[in-house]
Amino acid sequence: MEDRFEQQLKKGVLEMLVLELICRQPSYGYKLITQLKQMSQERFQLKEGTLYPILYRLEDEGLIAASWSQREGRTASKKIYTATDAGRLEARRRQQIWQDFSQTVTAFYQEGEHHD
Amino acid sequence: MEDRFEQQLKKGVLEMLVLELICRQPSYGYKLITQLKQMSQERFQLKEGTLYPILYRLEDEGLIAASWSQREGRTASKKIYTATDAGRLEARRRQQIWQDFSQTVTAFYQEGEHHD
DNA sequence: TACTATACTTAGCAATACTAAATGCCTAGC
DNA sequence: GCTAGGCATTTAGTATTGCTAAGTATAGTA
Repeated sequence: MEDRFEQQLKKGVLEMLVLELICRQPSYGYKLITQLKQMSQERFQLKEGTLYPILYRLEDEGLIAASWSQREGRTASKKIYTATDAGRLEARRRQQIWQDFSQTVTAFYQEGEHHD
Repeated sequence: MEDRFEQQLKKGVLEMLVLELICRQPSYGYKLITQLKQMSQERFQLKEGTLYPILYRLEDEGLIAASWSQREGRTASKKIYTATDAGRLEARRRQQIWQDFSQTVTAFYQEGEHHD
C-alpha cells in the first residue's frame, strides 16, 4: 500500500473480514490471502506478515481454533482454522458495529449537503 | 471508548471528518469537539488529547492553516483553523476513498449472503 | 539444478486513538 | 474576595494494528 490514509482505514476491518471468512468456512492462511484479494476486487492484498499475526490474535482471543492437517500423500501440512462459538458471536457483533459506524460516517457527509 | 474494535475503526476516519468540518467552515478545537459529538449522534466524543494532535498533523501537512483570534473584550484567544486549497483537494480525495472502501466491505458481506 | 508455488513464522517500524494531567482565562454564586 | 465550573489549549505516554522485509521448508516443473 502506498497510501497512508487507506492503510489506516483498514485497521480493525481486516481482522473483522478474516474472522467472517473463517466463520463461513474453515480455512488456512495462504488460502485466506487469495480469498480476501478476490472478494475485495483486489483491494485487500495482504502480505503474510499482515495476515498471520491476525490469525494469531484471533486464536489468542479464543475466536478461532487451529488444527494441523496433513495433506494427502505429503509431509507438508496446513494449519486449518475453525471459528469457535465465541468467534461467531463476535463476528456478528463486529458486523453490527461496522454497519452502524459506516452509516454514521455516511450520514455525516450527507448532513453537509443541504447547506447553502 | 471501551471497545477496542470500534476504536480501531476510527483510525483515519476522525482526521478525515475533522478536515471535512474545517473545509465547510473555519473552526477551532473546542468547538470541533462539540460539533463532532453532535453530528455523529454522540458516537464521536473526542477528548482533547485526541483532537488537538489531529489538528497539528493536518497543519503540518499543509491541509489547514491556523491563526489566533482575539475574542471581543477578552485576552483569552482561540486558534482558528481554515482549510487550504490542498486541504480541500485532500478532503475530496479521502471522501472518495472512504466511499469506495466502505462499499467494498459492504459488498464483501453481501457476497456471503447468497450462499447455502 | 534452478525456479516457482505452496505454506508458515517473526522482527521491527509507522501511524493514530486513547488516558491523563496540566495550564490559563472568564463568569457566576456565595 | 473566593471558589466552582465552563471555555480553550497543550503534551507525555501507552496500546493497537497494518506494513515491510526477511527467513524457513516442501513439492512440482523446466
